[in-house]
Amino acid sequence: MDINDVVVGSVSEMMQNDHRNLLSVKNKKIKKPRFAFQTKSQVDILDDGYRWRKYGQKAVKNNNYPRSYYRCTHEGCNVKKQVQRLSKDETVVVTTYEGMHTHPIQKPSDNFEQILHQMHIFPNPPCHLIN
DNA sequence: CGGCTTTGACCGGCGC
DNA sequence: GCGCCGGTCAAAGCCG
Repeated sequence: MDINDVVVGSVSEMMQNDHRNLLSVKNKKIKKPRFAFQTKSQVDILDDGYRWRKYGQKAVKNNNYPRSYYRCTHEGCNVKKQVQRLSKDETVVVTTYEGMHTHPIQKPSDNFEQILHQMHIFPNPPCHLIN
């Protein structure tokens, strides 16, 4: 993994597409936990320690690059993520996580968790980012 | 040989 | 009601 820099970017663009996430719990603002961040990396295969299986890829409007849809392959773990590239800056990859992992990381040899701690990103996503 | 990627089809929601 | 659009399915093929 060749991550030069990891930044918490503006996620407003990603958060507009939230309709299916509301789960329509009347008057409640409960949503599926969802968190997006940007990574400056040449490769879009960001291995964060979990095992992902790709289940789809679609083109993004106003963007020349496709978006990839992944699912956690752990049994009973329904965590999804999608990876998208910015058309402006092809070195920036936006990763959006949906749901939380309820199992330990399967893969050894990763320092990504350390990066997450540096960013103050924990399994419990900040609520103000998913509004 | 098994797990995963690929890729077009399919599906449901929404706007016109 | 129809067609577009975004997201998901699944069969086939790839690669270790």
